[in-house]
Amino acid sequence: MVTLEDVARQAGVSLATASRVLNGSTRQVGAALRARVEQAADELGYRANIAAQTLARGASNVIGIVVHDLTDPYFAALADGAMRAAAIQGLLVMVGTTHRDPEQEIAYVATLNAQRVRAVLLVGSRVADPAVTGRLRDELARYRSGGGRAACVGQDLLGVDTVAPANREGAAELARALAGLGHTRFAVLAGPPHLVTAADRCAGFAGALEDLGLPAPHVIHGPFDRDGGYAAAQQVGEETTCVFAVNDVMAVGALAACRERGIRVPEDVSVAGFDDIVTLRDHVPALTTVRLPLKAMGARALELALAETDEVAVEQVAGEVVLRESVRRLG
Amino acid sequence: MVTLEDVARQAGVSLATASRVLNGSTRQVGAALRARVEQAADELGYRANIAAQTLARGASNVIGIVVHDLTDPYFAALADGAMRAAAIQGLLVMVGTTHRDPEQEIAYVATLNAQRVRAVLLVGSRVADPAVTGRLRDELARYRSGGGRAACVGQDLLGVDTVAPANREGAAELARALAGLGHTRFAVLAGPPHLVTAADRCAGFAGALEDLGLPAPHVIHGPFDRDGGYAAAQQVGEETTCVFAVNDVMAVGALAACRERGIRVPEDVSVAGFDDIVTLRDHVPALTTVRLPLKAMGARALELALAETDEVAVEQVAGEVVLRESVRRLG
DNA sequence: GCACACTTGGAAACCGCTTTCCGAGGAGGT
DNA sequence: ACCTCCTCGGAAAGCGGTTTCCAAGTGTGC
Repeated sequence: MVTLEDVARQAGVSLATASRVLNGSTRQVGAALRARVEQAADELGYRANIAAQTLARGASNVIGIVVHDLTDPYFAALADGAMRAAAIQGLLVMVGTTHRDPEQEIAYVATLNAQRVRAVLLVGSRVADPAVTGRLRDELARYRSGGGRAACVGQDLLGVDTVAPANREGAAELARALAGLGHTRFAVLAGPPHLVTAADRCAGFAGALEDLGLPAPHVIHGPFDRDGGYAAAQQVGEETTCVFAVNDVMAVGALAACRERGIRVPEDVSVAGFDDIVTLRDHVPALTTVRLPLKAMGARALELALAETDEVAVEQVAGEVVLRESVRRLG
Repeated sequence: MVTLEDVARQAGVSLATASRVLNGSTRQVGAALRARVEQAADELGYRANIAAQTLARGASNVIGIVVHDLTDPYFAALADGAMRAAAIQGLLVMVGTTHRDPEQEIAYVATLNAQRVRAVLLVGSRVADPAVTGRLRDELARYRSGGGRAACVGQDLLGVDTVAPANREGAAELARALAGLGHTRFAVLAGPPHLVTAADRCAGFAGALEDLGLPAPHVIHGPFDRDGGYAAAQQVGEETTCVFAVNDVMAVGALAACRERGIRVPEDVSVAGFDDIVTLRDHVPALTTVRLPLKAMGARALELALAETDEVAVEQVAGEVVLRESVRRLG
């Protein structure tokens, strides 16, 4: 491995000069020496050792992103948004996937802390377990006390900058829109009770129905993914005219279940999701949902994390109800 | 930031002992001292500085994965496979996205080299430009000469371990299957001519048709993504009975174009893709395609990269034709 | 032509950790 | 009881850079 010292020797200059030429220093180096150093570096194929730089500078140019599952397009979009924003700033990205294990999430924060990454982004729903959340907060506090910056996409439960999708409001808005189409008998494919995102959406939906004086929806719990939606859809009763799956991926599973059982959507039952996943735009029938600007949210989270403010910022992001083929007006 | 020295002082031991206790050393440390060190580390909230460890050890526990686009489920699946395999080995993952810019790919290899990552995975099609490929090879060679390991998912053009999908053969197999259904007038939504994956699939398909004595397909070039498929589909002529899009995402775009123009699939035209993207399994109509075990390929690439052999391994991965609703038997 | 500030190159300390090399103490063999 | 071998703790030399501090060289104002 070629080191800076090799380059300096080859160029006949000191280590300091070589360092100043090759890695942006505030100090100037004369044109002649500069050229010699650059040529030597090029000839030798020098690549700076970032570990050494990080150690010497006391700061790295890496950020960490922790998501639940990269193959879930929801997280892919969020991560992509954040990664593009990072690339613009010349930051490298370390990605960790937890596969929905909160312990993994805590472990990742510790690891990224050890890496002394510049910022950590925690992307995804919090869980309702105060003990787990507390430990995560502790780990984050430790990281931040060492100068680390952090932000979260999800619920404001960690005491860090947060981009918070308006899950309750979005779901409530959706409920009102669906009720406006004449639906009164609802089922909610609610995901796991301990997932705050899922619970908020479910509660927002149910709350709006109550405000409208409509009967409470039939709430069916299950996993937060496609198969969870598929399974939960099996339990939807005959009388239901409209099903709300708390995310698009579950809604797709529900649609598949309907198709297999010969239930037509939207003729026999209306189905709506949440998120407006871009890769689902060609789904048949087109899915009614609540649009969230995922890429922008990811990018915004990175901005917040990197911002030099010391007060904690929490930004609500509104969802927009998008009515498409998968729902119909009743009667 | 609390350092190992702080811990050692607090525990009343030397730096060496503290290091041996906290970071897996081969050497034993007595139970009494070990306990003191662990307690001190815990009290102080010590987190090792990985940059320093990497520098001292001369090896990091990070790997780099370079993909074109994380929001493309093809890459998400490959990356996820590799990341799971990495997690099992206790490796962290740095992900870079090139957005299909080969220069970015080269730049990432340089950066990951600077990071002294343990291995680099290059995921995605090569381009047909020998100059670009040459520069990438050079950069990889430099990295490897410094002890770095590398592997590629795609074509064997880089002189590193490669997991190579059998694009030609898979496409040929698909062509034979479609011809077996009675189709004779084909169009190929071929993607960009310079993308080797796209070109191979197109060539394999056309070659098989020729072998069967069938007329050459109508080849339509365009971008390698959903919108590319959508646009290319507009140029498919009336006489075509079967369209092969060189990847699933393009096929989905083509299906969307058909739907909008009132062309029924498969009644009016059959459509097939390539890859068998899992998240498309609920698409209507279900897509005929060539299945590639993407997650396994990603995991395998990591294994190859990490393997201690010095000979270059190239593994072909066969695709499996899966006939689904989007094609029909003719006549 | 001289004092002065300013620029530029180099020596060396330091970033936080690993690991080699020593030395001391204890166990085991005879 | 003596010698050897082994175990375990500590001092110190790196790992590859950055940056501070000096010193020498350069140009300017009078």
